[in-house]
Amino acid sequence: MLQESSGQVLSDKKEHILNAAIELFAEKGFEGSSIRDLAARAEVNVAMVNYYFGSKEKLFETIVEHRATFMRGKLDEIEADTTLSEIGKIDAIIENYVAKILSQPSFHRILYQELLKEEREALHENIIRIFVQNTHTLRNIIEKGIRKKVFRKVDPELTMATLIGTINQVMLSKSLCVMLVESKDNFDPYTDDAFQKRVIKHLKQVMHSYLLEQMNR
Amino acid sequence: MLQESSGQVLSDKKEHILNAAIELFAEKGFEGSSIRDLAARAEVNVAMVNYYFGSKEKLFETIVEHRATFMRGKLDEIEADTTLSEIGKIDAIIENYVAKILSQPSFHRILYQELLKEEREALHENIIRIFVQNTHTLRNIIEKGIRKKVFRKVDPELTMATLIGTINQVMLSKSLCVMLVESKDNFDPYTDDAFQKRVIKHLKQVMHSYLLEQMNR
Amino acid sequence: MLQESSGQVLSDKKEHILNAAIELFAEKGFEGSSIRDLAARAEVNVAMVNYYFGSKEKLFETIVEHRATFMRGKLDEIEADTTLSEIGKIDAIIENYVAKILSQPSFHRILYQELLKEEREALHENIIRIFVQNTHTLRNIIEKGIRKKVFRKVDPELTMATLIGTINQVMLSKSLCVMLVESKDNFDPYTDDAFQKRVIKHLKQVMHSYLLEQMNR
Amino acid sequence: MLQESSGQVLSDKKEHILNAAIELFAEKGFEGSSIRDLAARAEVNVAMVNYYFGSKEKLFETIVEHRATFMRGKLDEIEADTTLSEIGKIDAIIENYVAKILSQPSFHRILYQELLKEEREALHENIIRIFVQNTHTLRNIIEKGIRKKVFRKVDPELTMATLIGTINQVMLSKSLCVMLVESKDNFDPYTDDAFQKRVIKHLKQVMHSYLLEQMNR
DNA sequence: CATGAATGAGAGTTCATTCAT
DNA sequence: AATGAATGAACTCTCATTCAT
Repeated sequence: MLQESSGQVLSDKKEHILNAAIELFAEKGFEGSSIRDLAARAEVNVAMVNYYFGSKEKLFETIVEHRATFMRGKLDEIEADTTLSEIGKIDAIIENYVAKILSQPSFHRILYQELLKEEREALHENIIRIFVQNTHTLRNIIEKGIRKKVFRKVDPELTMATLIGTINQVMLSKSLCVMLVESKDNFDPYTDDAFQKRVIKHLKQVMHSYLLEQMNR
Repeated sequence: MLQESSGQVLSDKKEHILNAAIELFAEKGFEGSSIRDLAARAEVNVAMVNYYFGSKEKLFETIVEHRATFMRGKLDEIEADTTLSEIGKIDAIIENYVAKILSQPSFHRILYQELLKEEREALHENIIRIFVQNTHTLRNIIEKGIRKKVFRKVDPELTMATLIGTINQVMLSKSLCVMLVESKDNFDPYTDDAFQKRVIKHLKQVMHSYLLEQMNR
Repeated sequence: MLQESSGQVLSDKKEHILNAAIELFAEKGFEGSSIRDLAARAEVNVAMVNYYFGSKEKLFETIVEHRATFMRGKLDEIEADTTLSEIGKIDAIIENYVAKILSQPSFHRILYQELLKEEREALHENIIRIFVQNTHTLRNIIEKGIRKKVFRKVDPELTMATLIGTINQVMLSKSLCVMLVESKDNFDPYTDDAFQKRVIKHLKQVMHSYLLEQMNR
Repeated sequence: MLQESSGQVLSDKKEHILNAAIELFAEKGFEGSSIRDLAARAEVNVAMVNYYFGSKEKLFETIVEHRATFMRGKLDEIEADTTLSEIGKIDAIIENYVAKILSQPSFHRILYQELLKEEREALHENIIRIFVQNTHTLRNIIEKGIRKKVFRKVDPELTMATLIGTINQVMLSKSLCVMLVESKDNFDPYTDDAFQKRVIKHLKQVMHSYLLEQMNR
């Protein structure tokens, strides 16, 4: 889940290369993708990547930085929204997370491939920082719910892990997803509205039943 | 082949290279690891990998085939165990899954890196097949619980996603995990007993509250 | 063309690029210098070099042609000067050579780098032609001195080699020169008047003692 | 002037590449020579250079280190030789220097191309250090001669410059050399015995007339 | 059985140059 | 007249793999 880095506008060609790179890296991984592959896919000269981004590595950083203000603004907004109850905030987060991640499956896949490795420390830590911040926001909400006695005394960090982890599991592999939900072959779950609603519904049910005291249900 | 290979015994040296490769691939990814890196780490000759495994790619397949029994036998056993209630089976699955995955963090990481890509189709599908089979087993248990009216009418596939996804999220990055649970720097959550129990407890709570009708709690 | 070009006036911008190029080529060599380096140093557009000079190679030729008048006129003038004795002409040549070369250390360095290679045949031969002509002039002077019996029967070509070679040796490397004359670090021998006089004095002494019969001293 | 780095024996193939590289670098300069050129000339695979030397730069360093113990041992030996007079030591140095340099014209050319640039600081300083040491030895000899009043009060550093500079001037360009001594085209001065003797004779005469007090001649 | 030497292919990157504006 | 964008060619270097021993 990301926010577009507001304001900054990239040239059409740069943006075009960036999008091609996101797709390619998602499919083959960063090391598995060659600049020549990328140039061919984006239909540009091999020298363009270095011309625009300086290096393959910097292209990668640009991708992450350009897209990865991971939910930050939205999360803060939800947390600060006084019209929402605690469980309402959880619901809002679920809706936003699911929508955001499903809308950028390739970028999401890149991010998680990176997280699974232990290379490129600087980038790695940048991504982690975003996760940690998001987790803290969620924890605040949950702890407030606990103090208000509308939530049970749950494990905030692992609750976050359950929430994101469920979505990630669905995003792992399109073909896995397709097989699991037993739909027809050319079905694309990530762009399917019904599937998105199904995931949201499931997550809300899980969270409601887990978080809420009996009386509140 | 993915489900069964525990019978085959590899020579010590092969096993040694295999273990070094698992670590290396987990850290740097398959394409990010060079055979020279691997040879250096395993302290063997660079020609050994091709000598023993034929190629780098085949080494990778060997890793998956050799280790990816992945719960299969245990799951069937749990499903067939008539002394366990449905929720008892879910608990058993959680305990086994968590223990299994936490005991092989590197191998687990390799598997998920591979799933996130869309390369090496044959291998990809092998891994998916295991996941699908496991999901089917879990679905059987859940659907039986639903028929028996001890479980609510939940979404079996996404319930599986929640279960595995929660663990995966914890496994994503050791440093992320360390930061989330706010432990000291040299703490290794994957080998820590208390942490394993914490994950198991959380998952059980989530599953209990989600699956069980009110009366059953 | 190597002997004469002082009449031609280059535009300010061309001259500016030329000067930057001389410095850069002296520091890094022709192949070691990139047009982007040059453009950055001269603070002009990368396309300017090709725009003004046609190519990097032609820029190099322009440098040589534009600066390599190299003593020609002065040498002829000295040779023709009837007011000077033979040894007086040698002295005049030494004074002019030393002053000329020390005033253009970068250009000088470029010229010798080029001479040391066996590439760019045309340019190479142009440079050689100048040297040969200069040597012939010197030989004329020396042979006249020998005929007049004021000079010993010396080797004219190698005498020229000694004269120019001594100066070159000093010009080889500024840091070498600084270390040899054991001066302080920020001392620039090439612009130092005392150093120039020291070189001139040494060369005159060497030439006097070598050329002159005992009686003439 | 160099001494073979005694003791260390390189493999035939390494030595073969090294020799090809010396020739090539001498002709085209370091940056002007490509690894493909070198591989073609040495008739080896392009990967061999990196296999044996690590990199093109390290190959260059190896060349210098392997050959460039610039006269050191011989100079010390000559300085310490009590059977030689001061002027006898100068003569011995001239003979050795000329022979040594003329025997390795390509390597010599590489060394001076490097000195003329201001790049590769470490290597540059290494070469300079050798020059400085040699100069110091020569200075010791000259100063001893001055103290003994067999030499005039000359400028030791510049005397060294004259000695080496004369040889260098001859080594600058084979074609220049050929034209200067007006020999036929296919004449190779560097391997010609008569030419070597001519250079030695000239240098001895120059040094004798410059260094020696009148009475000593 | 095991390995150091060797290699062709392809990697990322830089280059001098061109061209539309 | 002057330039930023773009490019094909060539660069150094690393790769997985092979092979003679």
